[in-house]
Amino acid sequence: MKYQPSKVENKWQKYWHEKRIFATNPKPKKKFYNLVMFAYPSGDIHLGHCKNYVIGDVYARFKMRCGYDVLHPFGWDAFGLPAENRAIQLGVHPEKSTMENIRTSDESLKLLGISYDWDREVISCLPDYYKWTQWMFLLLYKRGLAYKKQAHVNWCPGCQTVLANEQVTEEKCYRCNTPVEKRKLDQWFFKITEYAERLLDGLDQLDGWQENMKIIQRNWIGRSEGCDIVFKIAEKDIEFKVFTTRPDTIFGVTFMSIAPEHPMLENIIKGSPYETAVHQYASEATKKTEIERMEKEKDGVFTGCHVVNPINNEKIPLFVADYVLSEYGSGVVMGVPAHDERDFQFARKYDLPIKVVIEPPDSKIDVTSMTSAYEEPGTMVNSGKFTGMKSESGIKAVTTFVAEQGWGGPRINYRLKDWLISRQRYWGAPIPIVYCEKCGTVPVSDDNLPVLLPKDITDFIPRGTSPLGGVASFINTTCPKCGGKARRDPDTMDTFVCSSWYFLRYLDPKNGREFCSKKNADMWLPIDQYTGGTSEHATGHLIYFRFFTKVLYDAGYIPVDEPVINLFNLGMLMKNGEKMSSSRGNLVAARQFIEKHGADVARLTILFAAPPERESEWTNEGVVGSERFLNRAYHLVVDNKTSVSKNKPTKIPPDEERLFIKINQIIAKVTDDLETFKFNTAIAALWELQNELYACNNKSAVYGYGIYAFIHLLSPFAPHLADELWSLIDEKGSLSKQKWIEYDKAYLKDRTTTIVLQINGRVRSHLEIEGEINEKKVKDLALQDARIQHHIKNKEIKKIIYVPNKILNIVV
RNA sequence: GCGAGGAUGGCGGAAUUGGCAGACGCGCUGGAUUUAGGAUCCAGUUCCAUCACGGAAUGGGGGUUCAAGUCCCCCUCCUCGCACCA
Repeated sequence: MKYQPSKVENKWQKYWHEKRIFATNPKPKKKFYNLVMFAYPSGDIHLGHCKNYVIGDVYARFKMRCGYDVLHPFGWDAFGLPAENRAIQLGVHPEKSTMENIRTSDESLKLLGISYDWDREVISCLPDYYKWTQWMFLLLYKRGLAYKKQAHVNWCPGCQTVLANEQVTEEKCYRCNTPVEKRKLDQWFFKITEYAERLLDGLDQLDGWQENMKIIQRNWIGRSEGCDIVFKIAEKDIEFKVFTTRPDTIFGVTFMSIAPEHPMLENIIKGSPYETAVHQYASEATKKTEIERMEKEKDGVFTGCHVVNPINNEKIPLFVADYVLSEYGSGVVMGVPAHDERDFQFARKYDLPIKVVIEPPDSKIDVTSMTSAYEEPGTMVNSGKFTGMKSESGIKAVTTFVAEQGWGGPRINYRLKDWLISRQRYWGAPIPIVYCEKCGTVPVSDDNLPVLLPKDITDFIPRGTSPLGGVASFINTTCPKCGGKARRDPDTMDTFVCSSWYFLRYLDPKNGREFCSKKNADMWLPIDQYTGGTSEHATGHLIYFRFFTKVLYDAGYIPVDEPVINLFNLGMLMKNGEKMSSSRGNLVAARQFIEKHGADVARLTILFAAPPERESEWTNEGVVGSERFLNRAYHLVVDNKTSVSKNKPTKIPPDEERLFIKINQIIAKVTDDLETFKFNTAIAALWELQNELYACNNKSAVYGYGIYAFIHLLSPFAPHLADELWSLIDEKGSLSKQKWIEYDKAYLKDRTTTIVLQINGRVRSHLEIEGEINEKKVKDLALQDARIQHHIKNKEIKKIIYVPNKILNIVV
């Protein structure tokens, strides 16, 4: 008879729930915070989602079995574009669809048999939760880390909202792929740049993070060392700073370029005959997308003004040019055509002088014939008193000189931008700010939180300004300071704000007075293991929540300034070569699959397909194998129940030593693989044990112990069947509460060793050795070997290399 | 353009410090069982080779070494991240 999972799985899920097997110990002796990334509720869950949950679950269950008090919670990232777009698509209120989706998904997740402590479930769109999201906003505001400014920001015409820099990939919206535009808007920002250096330095301590992840974050933060230099406009009383990483090229500056969006541009061109031309150029540039600006030829327009280079008092023309980014450095660049490719192209186009001031080590640059800029370091020439210095020391010398003269000085610049958190959308946590005619911008006081998101709204379709702006009962309020008439901020917060602190709410999910008590934070932090997807989070969530952690640490609320010790990055689950997703129509619904094949089959198939960090393909062939494995596992136990021995055999007969060693090796292998997330090879080892036991004719105590060990080892991967088998051998309760099985160190090494006999590095024969043996004896035995003799016949032995207990290589 | 990762049988994938390449699974072949199909069990399965002796093989080319999937140099292709960053 074939194993029927549905009844068994049902039974055990009910048992786990009733006996509260996965309830968190509120007073952990040996805590382990095992976290998987919480999820967007978008319809029911599919197997792609399950990969995260299953992998997190295997690890949680293993840690439980190793004697840890594991905190393994789950929740929903329920606000934001994914949930709202879904609701709009279905034509229902976001709250309705979101809560329904959560209910459905929770049920499906429970069918998967994940060891979550459901009592701690967190849903970010509920007032109990977003009250604290708003509190976080106010904390940042009080600490000077939240501010409003007018800026050119990313605007998604599809989602009808602004987006953070982190939510734009290749100039497209991360949710709907629409090309983003730039708009000048008044928006709230979090000053993450103030933490740029600490976010960067902190990475060095994160030994439990993959190097690749740290590199991505380092690049994103984009630290560069350079020098600020102040330049004056010759015709007007205006000066501005320019950031450069190459102060050694300062004598080669032949023009200057300012970004079309630069706030000072207006003053510079006012009254100049070039005003109209500059205006026209600037407005055209602003209309272009960044891609268009990047791909077109470098061009610009003369502003009519000149700039004085302080180093040599040369007057050089100032252009407006759209290859200059207003958001980076100071929005103005010095044009050094000989040593910067963009400046070179620009200078050639407008016939501007090209001055060589850096010479390559062993050649000379000829200005008239050069076809591209020389950007490498070299030796400074035509550079006044700096002539002859190498670039590296020249950079330092010029910087020092500039500082001494009071023209500027060293400066570290970051590519990271402040985090734009306003969203012109309905489905989010309202920004707890009030605008009063008299008092200006006033924060809502902590005890007036939450600022509730109005529910009785029918028109939540995004139209470019927040739908909340039209809800009179929400928008009109009184000033917390003077009591006069005031208006609320109509925008809601980016959903990444909600997800920047959710891991703290799990620690104390029902606390009405604090987001989390200090006691619980001290007890559980940091997260010991964090598991989730990589690509979409490396430069988003995983930087944001490090930022929040540092802010909360500085404010004294939590004991750590890095949230996560070990980060595990999963590869995506694919189907037919594509990411499993509803938009691609290639998803396998978790519920349907489990109802047909069982949760353990789903779990095993996901785990065995590939190493967890690698992208893996969901295939029917994989399902077949898992089903076969579980069925064989079931029969192995059921058919041999009476042979099972629950204690480690004390006396191992010589002819069973090999099997006993194999059992111990496999326990060691599975234990090791579990610790290092090599779940695919752990399952391979289980197959091996199963095959070994099937091949066994003598149903001895060693054999019986092998079955007992097999049940133990199976439990993190296929917990339902494992618990069933556990009860079938007359054990009580769930295996989850049992201590992990240990191996016998005295039985890890094979009693016989195989020594490979090679001639010129090619395998020719083998030598089976029992016990210790010395080199001479191996050589003697090898030379007696018939096959070896055949190969060395008529040949001269030049050398014999012996690697103890491994290999003997004869060179002829 | 810059940065990171990858390429191993028909397929998914294994291979501490360089030390028997292909664990485990799928598929396939043969056998047993079965009314048949399916399921199950047993055996075989990198390729070439008169299935003997043997030879070739880890994207391609070179190198180091007694010995290279693993180390070094060059090249090709794929995936991902960043991308006018001054």
